[in-house]
Amino acid sequence: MSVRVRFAPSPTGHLHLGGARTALYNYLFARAQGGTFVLRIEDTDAERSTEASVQAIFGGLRWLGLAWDEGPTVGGSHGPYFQSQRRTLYNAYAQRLTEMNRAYPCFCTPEELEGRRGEQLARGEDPRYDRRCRALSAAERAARATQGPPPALRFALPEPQEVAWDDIVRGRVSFQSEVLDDFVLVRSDGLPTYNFACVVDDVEMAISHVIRGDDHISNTPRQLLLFRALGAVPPVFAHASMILGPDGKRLSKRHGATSVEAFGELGILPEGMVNFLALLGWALDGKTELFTLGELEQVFKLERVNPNPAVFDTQKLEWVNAQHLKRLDESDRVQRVAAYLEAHGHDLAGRDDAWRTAFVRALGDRLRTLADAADVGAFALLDSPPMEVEAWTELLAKPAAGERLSALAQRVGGTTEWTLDALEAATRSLAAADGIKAGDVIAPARVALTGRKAAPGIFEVMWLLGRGRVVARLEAAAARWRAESPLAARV
RNA sequence: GGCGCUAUCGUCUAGGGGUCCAGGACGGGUGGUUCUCAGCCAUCAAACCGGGGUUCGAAUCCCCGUAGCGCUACCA
Repeated sequence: MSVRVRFAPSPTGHLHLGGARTALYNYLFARAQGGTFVLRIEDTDAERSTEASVQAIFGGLRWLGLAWDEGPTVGGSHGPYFQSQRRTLYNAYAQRLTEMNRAYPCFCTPEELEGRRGEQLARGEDPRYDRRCRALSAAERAARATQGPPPALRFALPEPQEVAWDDIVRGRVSFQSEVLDDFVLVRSDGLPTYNFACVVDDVEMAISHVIRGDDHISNTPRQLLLFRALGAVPPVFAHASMILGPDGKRLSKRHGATSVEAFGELGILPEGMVNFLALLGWALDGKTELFTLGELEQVFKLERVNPNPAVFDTQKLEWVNAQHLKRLDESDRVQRVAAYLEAHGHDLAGRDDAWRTAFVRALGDRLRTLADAADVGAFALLDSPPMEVEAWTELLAKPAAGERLSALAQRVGGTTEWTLDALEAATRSLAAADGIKAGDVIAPARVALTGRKAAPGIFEVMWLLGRGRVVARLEAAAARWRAESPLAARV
């Protein structure tokens, strides 16, 4: 039997982390098994489904690199892949179930149902549909069908039985069918409900394995009963756990960025996101942490998916991301940093490849995310980077700092060549001439040139800024020091 | 409330009866290294939810409890 899996999101928002991980696990399982990864859009809830969400889901999956083999935009032999376009199919199945007496029309209105539910609750009973429409005779059904609003179609629950399955991640899971009720298959507006459409499509699309979040585990007995009623072999199920926020609650907007595209905006690489998501609930051996998508495709095993809910940890995400950033080829890294900066308000049009490469090299391993480039590289990106108060205060307290900055401006401004070596030689020779450590001239220079106490290597900083800006910033700082420092010689 | 799922360091996890006084990673502490930072190296602290069983022996199996989460819709 060929492996066919599906990722079946409902387009009611962005591709969130939980969905992304579910998609990833489906994709990896399909690739590892040489199977087919199907994308199906579950847009039966016309109220909440939007075209923008559909696009956001496509975008998120593409960004992660999870190409689907069948589905919207790529087609396939089991389409259409939007549930909203499969109405006739659902109708046919509904018809079949009705003829088999496994489904019946229900004329109860939502208000009536609500009222009865309230009464049951008040009596301390579990709210379950009382099946009053199931007892209607054919004549009564025909009569009521001509008057009033159209009925919904309910599933006629079979006699009490155990409904169980062997879940790949959880082992055997079992329910008693009595806890269920005659749930709705087709709403009065003619649209199928989730459980019905899902089963029909999984049958029609020949899905072999259903990999999804464990919020669906209590839907599984309903779906299993439907597969049985249809005489279809159910797929194998694998329920991965939820992703929780730091507070242990199910991840939601309250926890900040939760859509994959938002993480892209934050400067997370798709490679980092994929790696991190894979690790959230799955481990190869408990030791190996870094994987590319391609590597995951080789080693992923559903059996190794962990059933406990995982708490999303931004720190670890950033660490994983940093590792992938480091592993990028230099040209690739330069390209991505530049693209990120250009997309986020920094104009690099005037900088050539040599400068861009030097810039990224200077930033070195200081980046955990692409966004860090804007911060760490602010000294070069901004015309006048902000001066940190603490850094300046310390500089003011440094004896002779003003003089040294001026002297450095002169030396550096006068180098014949603008190279890292020349810059270093000029700086060190000044320190030697003054009989002080190189660090004592570098520290003030760093503050003058970057506005901070911590920055990339000082010679790289100088080179990137260029002679004009270096001299100007050094002299500006020197002048300000003379004006503000109590240590400055007053004339 | 009912039903279900889950339960190892703060976090992600390894571990499927002895080799575990529980291993790895993130984060944190300390020391080293370079002009600072980052990085790198070394090093430290940090966990088997509680209680009963089963067994010669349990983190590993069973039961109960507790906690967290999920579902309980003509949402998905």
